Amino acid sequence: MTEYSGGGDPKRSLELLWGVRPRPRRGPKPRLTAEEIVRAAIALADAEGLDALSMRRIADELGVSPMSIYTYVPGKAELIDVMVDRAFGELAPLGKGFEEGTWRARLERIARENWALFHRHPWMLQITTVRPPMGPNLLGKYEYELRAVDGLGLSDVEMDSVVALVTGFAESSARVSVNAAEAERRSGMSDEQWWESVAPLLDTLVDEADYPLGSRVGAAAGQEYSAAVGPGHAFEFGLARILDGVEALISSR
Amino acid sequence: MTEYSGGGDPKRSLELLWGVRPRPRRGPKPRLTAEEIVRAAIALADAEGLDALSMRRIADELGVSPMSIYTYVPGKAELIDVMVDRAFGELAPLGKGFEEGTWRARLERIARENWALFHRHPWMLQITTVRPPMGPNLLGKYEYELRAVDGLGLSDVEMDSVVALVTGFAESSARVSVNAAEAERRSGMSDEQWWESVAPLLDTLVDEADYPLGSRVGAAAGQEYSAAVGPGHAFEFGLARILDGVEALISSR
DNA sequence: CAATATAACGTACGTCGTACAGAGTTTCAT
DNA sequence: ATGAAACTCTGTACGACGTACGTTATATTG
Repeated sequence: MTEYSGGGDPKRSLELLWGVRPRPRRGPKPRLTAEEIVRAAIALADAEGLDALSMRRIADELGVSPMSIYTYVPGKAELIDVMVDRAFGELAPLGKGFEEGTWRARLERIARENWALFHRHPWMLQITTVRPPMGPNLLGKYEYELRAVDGLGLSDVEMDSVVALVTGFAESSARVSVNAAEAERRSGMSDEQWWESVAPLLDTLVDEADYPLGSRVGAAAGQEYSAAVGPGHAFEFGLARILDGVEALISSR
Repeated sequence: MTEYSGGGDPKRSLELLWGVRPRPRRGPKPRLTAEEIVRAAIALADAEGLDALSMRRIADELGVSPMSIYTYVPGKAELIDVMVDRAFGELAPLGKGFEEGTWRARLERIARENWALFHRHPWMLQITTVRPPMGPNLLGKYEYELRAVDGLGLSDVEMDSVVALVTGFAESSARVSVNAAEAERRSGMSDEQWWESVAPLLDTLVDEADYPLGSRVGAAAGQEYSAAVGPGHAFEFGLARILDGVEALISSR
């Protein structure tokens, strides 16, 4: 399942994100709040994944009927918008400022914080944020990250590009790592076990001589990755390369 | 919807991938072949996305009943494995070799070919390939891409890491680009129109002074991206940075 | 011609988001 | 005090999904 943030009614989403719903003056006391629903939804998605996140499950969790949820939230799309903003909010509060350290240390920290966030909330990787939910937390995160590259002689567009490159890389390598863990959970097999179950059959189908480089390099890489380093290696390697590339850009200014 | 390659029975998948099913000697003439089903499925996914890819729709397209598909293919998971391998096959045949050009030109070409592939088959971005379908085409693609970094003094593990970095980057920036186009299709609004619909309401909720950098840089970036460059800019910018970083690695050898 | 293997199909189950209608509860205006 | 209005909550219903299962029709083999 891939969801789209910004998939719902933009007006309703923004009202929800900024909490501007006028307090109802009549009718029965509400049993819930939108915030409770968001918390329950995030907890459920953390624990069981986005596929398990259904309006019925959320309602179950909160002890109400499925349709009651729609009293507080226009629909699933708008709910997801708020979930995304709240979850990204775990990043911005850290950023009181960057008084010390080099730009490189700051960008590295941002990359690691984003990487860790996606591991805490793997469901976020299944949500496309090309039309990001414009909530307080997402705006705060962007502001925080831009401060890491302010005053280095980069143009505004370059500042945005560098931040997008680093956070985008953190996201995409977290995706690999999270998907590996999820594949392990689903299949009940570690990567090693999976490979051992595939290799014998593959051997009968393929002549290694047809793929000389792939056989050699694949074996070496498999050895390395199964040695507990795993997907974290790709993150470290890529981050070092990218920051070297950014360094080349900055010193050309 | 996110699908997992390798989600089905590995043995059945491998048999399908390498086409080793023994020809049936009795019974009615098959009306279809597995290959026809894969072709129809890819065409459907290209045209309408992975969400529209259902066994019922494929059957409709081929003029048979839904359950007939299961005569040729064990299930949807195994079918997707074969779709992925076939689609990646569009890359490898190009690679007769890399007689000329620098390593940088070769890696750049690989990145552009991958980027273009994901635009031809956007549904591939919704399929996780941590347990890749070990078909002839995927093996061929890996072999081809490794040749681009062979003989540069890199270790086997480094060769794998560089190829993974470049192709992973192509995938993740293609994802942004494809998702942007998809969001446009779904909402019937261009990014510009969407922003114009959100901005006025957002202005009433947010004080720009709280986000000085974000406001300034966001405006500059928005200007730049709406100027027809769009998500292609992020790809070009990131690729240049990454190749600069790889250059630093290679010249340190 | 019978036995056997294969193809194709119809039905059924439990899942999803949510439209809609109705019943119960609280507050406000009079 | 009373009726209207506003609001909360619930039950039912629809058409989509993958596919297990059992049945019928068809082709090949002995």
